[in-house]
Amino acid sequence: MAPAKTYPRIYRTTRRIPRGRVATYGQIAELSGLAGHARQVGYAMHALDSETNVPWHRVINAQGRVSLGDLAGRAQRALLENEGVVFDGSGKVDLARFRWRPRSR
DNA sequence: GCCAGGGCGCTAA
DNA sequence: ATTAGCGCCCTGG
Repeated sequence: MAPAKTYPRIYRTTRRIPRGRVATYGQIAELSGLAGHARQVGYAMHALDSETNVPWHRVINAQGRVSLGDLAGRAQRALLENEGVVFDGSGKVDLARFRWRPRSR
């Protein structure tokens, strides 16, 4: 069957995330018209290559935590901190403050 | 903080 | 065709 058109939508939505802001997988899914299928978003991120223009590091899970392991996790964290996003002692982001809010501004 | 279970779409074997 | 696994999310103990 024809390939899914899911990834392009996800990438498009992800690119809209402003610098210094983060979004959750579920949020991206919803904005991409894939409400409830957050898993696809995570999978799409993994499918990206190094030349991508998609800010995958701005996408984190619903707990405000980076879903990756140690290595990639701290790399992502470093990228976000470089943009002004703050992590607490547990390596979590305060979503109430840094979560991207589209259309509500 | 941890683990278990169900649900959704896609990929690899 | 089927199975299993995933950068998930939610609920519950």
